[in-house]
Amino acid sequence: MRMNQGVEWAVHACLHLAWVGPDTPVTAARLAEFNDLPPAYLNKQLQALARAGIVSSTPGPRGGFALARPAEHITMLDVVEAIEGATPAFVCTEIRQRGPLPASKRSARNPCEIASVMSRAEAAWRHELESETIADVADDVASKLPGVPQGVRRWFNPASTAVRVRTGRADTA
Amino acid sequence: MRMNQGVEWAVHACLHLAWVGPDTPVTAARLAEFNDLPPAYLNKQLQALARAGIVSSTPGPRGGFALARPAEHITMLDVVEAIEGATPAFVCTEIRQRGPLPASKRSARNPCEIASVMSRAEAAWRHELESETIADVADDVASKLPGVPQGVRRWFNPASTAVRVRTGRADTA
DNA sequence: GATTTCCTACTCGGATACGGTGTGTCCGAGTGAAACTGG
DNA sequence: CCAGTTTCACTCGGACACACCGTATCCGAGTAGGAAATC
Repeated sequence: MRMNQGVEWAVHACLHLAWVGPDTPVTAARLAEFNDLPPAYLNKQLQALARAGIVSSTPGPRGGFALARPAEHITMLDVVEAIEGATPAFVCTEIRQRGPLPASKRSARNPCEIASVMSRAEAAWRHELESETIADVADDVASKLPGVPQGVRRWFNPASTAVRVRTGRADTA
Repeated sequence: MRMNQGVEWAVHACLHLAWVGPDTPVTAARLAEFNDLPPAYLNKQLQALARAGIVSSTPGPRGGFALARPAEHITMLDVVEAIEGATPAFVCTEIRQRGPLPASKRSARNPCEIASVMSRAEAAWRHELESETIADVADDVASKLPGVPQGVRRWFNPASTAVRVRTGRADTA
């Protein structure tokens, strides 16, 4: 019942990509460097995000990853399911239908009560994750630590920093 | 992010023990037979329940397991945590404090927003499991399939069935 | 016949193997940009 | 100077090992009950 390490990395990566913006792809290696993570393994997680349609990947030089849609439309649940898979944590194997006193076919039409409880609990969990988007998290961070978004943007895009920031064109927006 | 198989078995076992009653211990082998499960492995799960104080174990002949307290005071969360452990699924490794642009010490005083969201989701999950007791589940089953509790009781305690039921003393209560 | 002792069978409990999944790494296919060449 | 071509470095993508935890099993410690021996 432990969540994959990759989920944490993936969410952080999404946050960074949200701040960098959709127009400048960021390589997996650079994302990994920012958090001191194994590059190849983070790349694996990013591939999962790409398969899920959360990020878009562009190969070749000047390639990398970028958010495939606005951060407001990416929920935490989307990211978690992209990495973990959508299979529920509790799987009912219907052991009540086995053994010397099995539940009758008619009884088995009703869902197993235990599975129902577990399903309700997971639904509550999913609901909570679904109600929070990457944009929400990004805003929360920005409100508490206003310097972070610009700092991240600058680090990931030094060229644009040199140009845009000195000309005061975009970053202050 | 998959829950242990043993959780399902443990909950079923608790249900059976609740129906059998606290006075007649049931062996792990017999509980396993009822659902066609590997006896030794179910025994392991029951040991975990015993360590958590959910069931009481008595060794020796005529020994076995029984609920240590009324089913109304055993929540689903108790059983899940007894098997799975109480460590949360998501563990924040604070990668934001690593890398070339680490979060400052002052920033780190605020909890990581990602961890907060995950924590809220797990709290909702736990709350849902905490609000449902073994007695609740047992009642739900009994209301939909009234014959089940007595059937289970009889199968696990044929001696008392021969005596008590024929004399009509306890089982109809 | 009652009591004490011993023994045996039975139960849980923890220590011990095995397999699957998460973790981590590597190299190849594809691509875009830059450099070079010829007009 | 400009257009076309070639080369090349760079990126993702999937295939390949390693390790840890869940799964499954076994045997030993402890106990209660009964049988046997004794008074």
